[in-house]
This record gives sequence, C-alpha cells and structure tokens, in this order.
Amino acid sequence: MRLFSMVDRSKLINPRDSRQLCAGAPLYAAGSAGLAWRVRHGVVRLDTPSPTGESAFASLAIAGDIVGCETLLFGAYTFSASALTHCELSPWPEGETATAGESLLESLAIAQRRAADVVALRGGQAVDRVVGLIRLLTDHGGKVVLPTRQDIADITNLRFETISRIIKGLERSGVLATVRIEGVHATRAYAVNLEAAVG
Amino acid sequence: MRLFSMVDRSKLINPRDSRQLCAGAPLYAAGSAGLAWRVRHGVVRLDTPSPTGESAFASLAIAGDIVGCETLLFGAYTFSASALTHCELSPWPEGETATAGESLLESLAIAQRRAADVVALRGGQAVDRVVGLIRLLTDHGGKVVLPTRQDIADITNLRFETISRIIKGLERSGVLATVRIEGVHATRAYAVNLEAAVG
DNA sequence: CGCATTTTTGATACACGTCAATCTCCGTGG
DNA sequence: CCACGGAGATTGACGTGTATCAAAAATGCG
Repeated sequence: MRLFSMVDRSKLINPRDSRQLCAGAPLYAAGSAGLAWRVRHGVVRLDTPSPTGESAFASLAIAGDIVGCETLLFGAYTFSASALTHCELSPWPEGETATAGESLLESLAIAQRRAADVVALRGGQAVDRVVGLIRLLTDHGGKVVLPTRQDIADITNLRFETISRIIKGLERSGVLATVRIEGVHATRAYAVNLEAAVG
Repeated sequence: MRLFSMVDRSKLINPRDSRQLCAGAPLYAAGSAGLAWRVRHGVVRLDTPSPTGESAFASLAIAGDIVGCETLLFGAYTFSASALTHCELSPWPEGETATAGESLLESLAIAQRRAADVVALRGGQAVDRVVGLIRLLTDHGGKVVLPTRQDIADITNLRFETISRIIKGLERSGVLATVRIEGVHATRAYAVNLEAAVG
C-alpha cells in the first residue's frame, strides 16, 4: 500500500448524487440508519443525544470531512447531524474501493485535526473562541454566513447573549461588516477582516 | 467488503513490539517522523503546537484509539503525544492489511466518538467536567490513577487550583478515596464511587 | 401590517480565575 | 537517620468574565 500520496477524487463524483441542505436543516438523527456522507461545501453540526433527553453539541464537520460512517459499521448513526450553514454533501464511499485504505487513512487524519480545532473553540477568552469559529467558517473570499447566535453559543460553550455582545463588538471595531449576498439574511452575512482581530 | 463485523485482532499482536510509557513521558513530538501507534492501555494526551510557541491541549486517546497516523500520510506528526497515565502502545498498522478498510473505518468511528467525549469535557459546570474525565479514566474495577492537577486542568479548560478544590471536595463527599496501588503515588491513586457524584 | 422569532441591550449575580502563602510528598546527600 | 530542596498540591482572599434574568428592538414571514 502506497502511503505518501493522495487521491484525486474529483472525477469520481457524480453531481446527481449530491445533496443540498439549507442552514438549520437536519441531515439524519442519532439511532436511525442511512448513508455516510462526505461534506463538499458548508458546515455540518453533530450532536450527541444526552442522557437527559435533549442533545448536546458534539462536533463539527467541514468540507472534506466524512460524517455518519459509523452507520456502516453499526447500522445506526451515533450522532444527529444538521446543516450549520447552507451545505452540499455527497454519499460516501465514492466508489474508489481500490484506494479505500488510503482514503480512509486520510479521513482519519482529517477527523483528528478537526477534533483538535473544535476543542480549541472551547478554550480561552470568549472573543477568541468566536473569532476562531468565524475563521473556520470564512471562505477564501473573506465572506461568511454566520450560523444563529444560539448555534455559535453551543459550539463555543457560551450563552447567546454573550455571542450577541461579542459579534456586535466585532462589527463596531470593524472586524465584521454586514453585507448582502444574493438574498441571504442580512444579519447573518458578513465580510470579514480577521487580521484586525489579532491586534 | 463486509462492513457489519469487527476483527478479532488479539492474536495478531506481538508483545515484543509493544511499548510501555510512564505517566508524563513523551511519545513523539509534532513535526518529527515515526510510527503510528494503537493505544492498548492507559491514556495519551495530544497537543497542538500553538502559534505562540507553547503547545495547547488538543485531544485524548484511550485504549483502542490510534495516534500519529498522519505521519504515514505526511511524513510528520501533526500533534505531540505524551502519556497521561502509565500506558502501553503497539505499532500500527498491525499487519492485518487484508482487513485494513474495515479496521480503519472502525478507527474513524472511534475517533469521532472520542472527539465528542473530549468536547463534552469542556462544557458545563466545573465539577461535572472533572467527574466526566475521571469517568473516562476509571478502570472496570473502579480504580483510577489521576493525571496531575495541571493535566486535568488543561483537558477541562480550568485552572489547577480549581481542580485541586474540586478533587478535595470529591474526596470529602466520599466520591473519591485515596488508595495505595503497588507503590503508586498515593495522592494520585483513587477508588471511585461515581454514582455518588450524580446525586 | 401584525405576529413570531431572533437579536440586542441593561443590570446584577456568581462561578471560576488570579495571586500568594503554605503544606505535603519524595528523592538526595551528608 | 535526618536535613535539605524541589515539584506538586492545598488553601485563602479577592477580582473579573460570563451567566442570568428581564425587557426592548430588529428582522423576516404570511
């Protein structure tokens, strides 16, 4: 098994199989069965069903990550998944069985990296956590559509009032600026200048 | 590929290959190259090198988890690893190349589950986080050797003084009781009665 | 236009952080 | 065997960053 190279997977994707989700829409529920997915765009939120009945934030999945693979082993999802932002998913595995080992190894490495990112979003000062999350969500053009205050609060382990205050603060200090992106809710779409947040 | 079964891997392990580490001992450093390992006993702490030079807690690996697999893809470790408790590791992969896909899929599922556990340790009331960690560390006989206060603090995102106060409190309320296990530092080995912590 | 939902803002409380002084454990060497 | 020293743990007093509670304002939708 060759280990030091990666697969160009782009030609293997059939666009007809991909699935689009609006922000907030559920993808699957813990305990049910279904497909595993690869996140192609956007961000997925994973939740663990907690003993008390409600569910608690568990992790994030971003472009490139695989979600729900446990259903292939156990026949049921461990977590619930929902779209944090508008996103696009394609079924997994993608037919590259010949290179399955390599692809999986890469996915494992990505999962561990992602886990560390999420852990980092739950430590340090409140502002830094929020900025850290925004950094994760921002596209290369410097634009973000933020999740609801409540979602941000769940991820960073803060309260939505605190998130509101912080985001307003970032706006006032010029780190975030409201923009309108093709009809997207104006209070959630921002242009980002994160370098300013460092100083 | 059969997906709904798991591999009995026990007969594949060569005891001569396994490696023992004392609590606190480093396993590998971020950026260097080496083997990937499966954790057989004990708990490993992973740290990300932070921009400021120091390193920050990133994740935990417990019996069954795989650490350092990114070195097989990139030729360098992403995290630093050290033993949180006395632990035993064996090189990975373990020679079961025939079933590599299945084994990896299982590892990926475990990694995601573990990530959720660690995230949960950084949310909620301070006492609950500490109890949650102790729960993760406790063996089936109800015994734990706790890491240092500082390590617990790093993992739960609290300060070591706070951890000290909480653990003393748990002792006083009968949830933890100091015991002596074959010469192990008495202030770190405990018998646990975690049910008492729920009430 | 009016209603439900989300966001903002204010006032106040408290859990945990911070700083600093001991204390305990345990290895070392006289 | 005991004095010494260093690392980790404990404890106290005090400060502060967020949580909490409550109310108003903004937003989006039918």
